[in-house]
Amino acid sequence: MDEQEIGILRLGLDFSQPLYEQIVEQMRGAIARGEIALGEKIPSVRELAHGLKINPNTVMSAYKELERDGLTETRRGQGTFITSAQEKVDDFRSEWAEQVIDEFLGKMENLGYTVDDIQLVIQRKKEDKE
Amino acid sequence: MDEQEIGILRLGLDFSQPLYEQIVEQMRGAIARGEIALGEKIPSVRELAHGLKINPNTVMSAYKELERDGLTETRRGQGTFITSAQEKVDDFRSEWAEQVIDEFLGKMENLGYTVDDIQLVIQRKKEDKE
Amino acid sequence: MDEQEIGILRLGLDFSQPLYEQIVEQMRGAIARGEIALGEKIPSVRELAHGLKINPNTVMSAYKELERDGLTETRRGQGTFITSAQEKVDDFRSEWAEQVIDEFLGKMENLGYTVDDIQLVIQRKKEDKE
Amino acid sequence: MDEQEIGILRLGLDFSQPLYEQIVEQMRGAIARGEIALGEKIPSVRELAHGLKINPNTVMSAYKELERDGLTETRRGQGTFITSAQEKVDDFRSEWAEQVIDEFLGKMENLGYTVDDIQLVIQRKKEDKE
DNA sequence: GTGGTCTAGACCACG
DNA sequence: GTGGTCTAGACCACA
Repeated sequence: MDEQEIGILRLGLDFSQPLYEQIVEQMRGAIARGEIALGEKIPSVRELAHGLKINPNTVMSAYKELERDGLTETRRGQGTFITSAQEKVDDFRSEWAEQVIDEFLGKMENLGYTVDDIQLVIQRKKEDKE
Repeated sequence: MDEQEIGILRLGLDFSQPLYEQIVEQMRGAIARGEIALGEKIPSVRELAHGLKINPNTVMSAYKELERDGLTETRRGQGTFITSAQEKVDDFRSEWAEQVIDEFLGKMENLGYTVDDIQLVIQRKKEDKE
Repeated sequence: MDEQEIGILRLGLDFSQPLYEQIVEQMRGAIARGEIALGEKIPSVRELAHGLKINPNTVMSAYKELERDGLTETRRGQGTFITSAQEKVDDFRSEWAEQVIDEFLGKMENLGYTVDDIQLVIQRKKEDKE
Repeated sequence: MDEQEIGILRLGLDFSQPLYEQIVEQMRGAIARGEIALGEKIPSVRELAHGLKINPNTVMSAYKELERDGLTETRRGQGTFITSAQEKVDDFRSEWAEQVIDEFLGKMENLGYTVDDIQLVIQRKKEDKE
């Protein structure tokens, strides 16, 4: 997991998942956590590709998906920017979380865990970390 | 309805996940929840493939993964059986849950949710259901 | 505008617009007009690419967009199929038309045409054809 | 609000269309609707670029297209002027409208709408506005 | 400089 | 066989 700093981002990629998806997820995270300010420019396709040592087309795929998500806006000849609408970011964050949670609960229930079991396990996880 | 069913398995119209994985997950769930008794024989590859109207190769992949998990045993000339060691089932269940939970927590933290946030959201989900 | 027949489709491409967009539009049209039945398989990426003498990646782009639109469903290892939900097709058709109409009315009003003017011109167009 | 305005031109935050085209369309509209008098001088490239806070090259492209349309004339040492031939404006307006209408009808027919359908939808749009 | 489209050709996972 | 990801490298439109 070679980590690279590109602009304000610190990205690391592995090979167990499509590269472009990893970029998308890490960007989504950085935006949702507010590490990139609204309206801010993100690295150009070429810049990021060079920094991560991957093909520009791969970065393009990632950037297009972010735009479809409504998280970025691309301005021809200028670059790619985070949306300036806080609302879009918030909507995306909660929808995305909802989806992740439902998938998780489904898998756990499939294994026979009740919601109470789940709460307990998470609680234990939390205490382990401390 | 295009849904196919055989024994405890039910395949619907979900193509977002590989078919063989869907079979694996349903089997894993049924075993973990004790719906299939230890030592019980499961359908042959050909039987299941025919029953679900899918390619035998697909069933084959699923059965191989279950065997790798240590949940089934193949007895030459007799067929495939659920392991008769309760211990193996329990180990698998907790390891698998651990993995699911870690993946979940990772995704949620990526979106900027703390463990407390997560506990809250799950609690609310639970109350919604009731 | 070399027209090629591929499966049930008759597609023709020019170079004044991105190739993948032309494929998307022609497919959308064929689906909206009901020329391809719901649930039907469309040509494989390679088949269509070969038929149109273009690169498979270009066809892939088009097919991905159709899937994002909810008009197709892709089944790994099997192919790409028109959605079997009539509702999705209808929704897409009316949303798409709405968008086309708004864009049109905007342009015409920009040129100083009133809605009545527009109705008249279209009427005349219609009579010309007959 | 990031909106920039100069004279009759107003540039908003629309990046779905090239900037230079937006300028061209607004100019065309203003001329066709008679909001700019025939023979009138329009701002110099530099003035407009500065007023709209955009790159002079962008304005340049727009002005070139207007001249190709026959709507403006460049007089050496004096600047750019709207054509003083009413005829040219009228010709342009009807040709342009023709083109817009044909494109629109093509798209709608692609979606399976008949001319009558289209008339109806536009009628409904009109009534909605009132 | 920016994003966007396209090709040629490789390799992978799935059924 | 199917779709999907990735690379290398070309060329275009826009600012």
